[in-house]
Amino acid sequence: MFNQRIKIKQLLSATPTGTEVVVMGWVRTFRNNQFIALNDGSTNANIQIVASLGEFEDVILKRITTGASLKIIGTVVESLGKGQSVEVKAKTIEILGDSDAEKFPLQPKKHSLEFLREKAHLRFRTNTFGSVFRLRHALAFAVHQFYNERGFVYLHTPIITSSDAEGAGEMFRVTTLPLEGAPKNEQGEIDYTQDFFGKGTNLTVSGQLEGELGAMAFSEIYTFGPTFRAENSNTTRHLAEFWMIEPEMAFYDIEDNMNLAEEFIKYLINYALKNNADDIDFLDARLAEEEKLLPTEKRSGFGLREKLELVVNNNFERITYTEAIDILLNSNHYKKKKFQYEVKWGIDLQSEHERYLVEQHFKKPVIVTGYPAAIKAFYMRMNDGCAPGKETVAAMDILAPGIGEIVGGSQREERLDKLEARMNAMHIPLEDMSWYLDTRRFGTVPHAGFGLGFERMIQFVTGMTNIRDVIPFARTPKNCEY
RNA sequence: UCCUCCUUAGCUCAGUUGGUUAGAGCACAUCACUGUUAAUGAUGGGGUCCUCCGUUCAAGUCGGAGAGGGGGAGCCA
Repeated sequence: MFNQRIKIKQLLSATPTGTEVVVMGWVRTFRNNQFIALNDGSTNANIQIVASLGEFEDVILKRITTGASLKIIGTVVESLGKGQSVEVKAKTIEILGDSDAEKFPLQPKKHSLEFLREKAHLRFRTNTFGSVFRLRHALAFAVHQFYNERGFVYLHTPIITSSDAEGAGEMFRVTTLPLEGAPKNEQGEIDYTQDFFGKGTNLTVSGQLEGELGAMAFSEIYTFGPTFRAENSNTTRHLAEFWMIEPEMAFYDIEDNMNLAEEFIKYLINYALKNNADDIDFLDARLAEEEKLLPTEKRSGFGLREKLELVVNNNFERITYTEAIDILLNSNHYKKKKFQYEVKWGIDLQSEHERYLVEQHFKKPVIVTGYPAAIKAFYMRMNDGCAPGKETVAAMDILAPGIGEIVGGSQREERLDKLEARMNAMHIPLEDMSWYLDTRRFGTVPHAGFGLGFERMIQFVTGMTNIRDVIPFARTPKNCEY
């Protein structure tokens, strides 16, 4: 058997001195021709391997270079040095894979995130990305645990869809038809009846509509999968391929929905704080270093851990859209004409408005409800008793400091007549959506749901400012490497 | 897509009013040293100054176009 090794995380936490161990990993640094800092990705901490002088051949020592992979057999001993409590005194050193020191791009020094983004296949071997992607894993696991504990069914909604009414953005076309000389129908349009599915298909922009079908049988479901948007968005918080969690619950109104979303976000953060304390502390320290380089007015004034604990230990602020507009209109910021965009009832809140509410006014996550119907999707439930011209829907957005919108959700319109009226008004063909409308025809119930952008959640927990740094291989406009 | 900034050694960057052979730190190689903590010391190699066009006696430096990247905006999660 080849693999009888001990992982470095376990070795450092619970192995008595005197134990003989097998350790494998990649060389981070090799100091003084004697001390190897070895890392296996289980933790950012390295194990120091001691290759005592004179015990190993020069030809072996020469091959211990940054990035090389090693198999070490040795004994755990108390360290004579100061940087670590234990180290491994090597008996044998086997080079598993060489790494040409002249060509290996990662050096034992600080690299820019932009440079590492271009080396996405190797950046996992850095401390920063080690912490980020261990946290990504932990959060994904916590998502399933949270919903499983509450009896939700994990529903796999399709990635290829023929529905183009999801209404969430530009879609990627899926086809087997040739780009050149695609078959045309009598009207001269591309003849999708000859395509693989016999109709035009796209990559999904949301699993919500299918999720609702599941909720109408299992009561509570969630989806967690990749989602695709062909928007030409070049920002630090948009990806063309991203992961989204979309719970959908029967017998929930908008308030139940908000409660679940808040509980969910806090659960994820708590899970990370508890299970990945080392990674959060590492990123916290890293962020503190970055902050020092910023001018005073641009500093957040919060440490990462401090920010996360603040979120977990306080209730999210809950306000209506109308109250949000009033707060903005009464702000000094508005009176000094510092908003670039107009503020009045009916506008969609701009980034600057959301930032003001979250970062200046409340200084914590904010849930905004009751948006104007005119700026929201067809499936959101019309609020009763609105003044004419001021119709609102039971929508809710959760805004997070530094990220902006992290959750978007609503109570869904369960009343068939109202839903059809809304779809007609928005020119959505009812016949294409009869499968969706069936849920309202046969045993409709009040229900609600939301979508949480997984990468934005990871951004919030890791403090990484660019979304491209929290997904292993980012897909963005003009960029699809690997 | 719009606004804005950037592109010089493997990395991070400096480069004067346009001037002759383009620099530093780190990395890398060789040697020395040996309980180091991104080891240290000495020596050395390493450049399509993003690309193209233009202005000029002369362009890393000035102008135009293009490509790539960062930040911001819109769209949203």
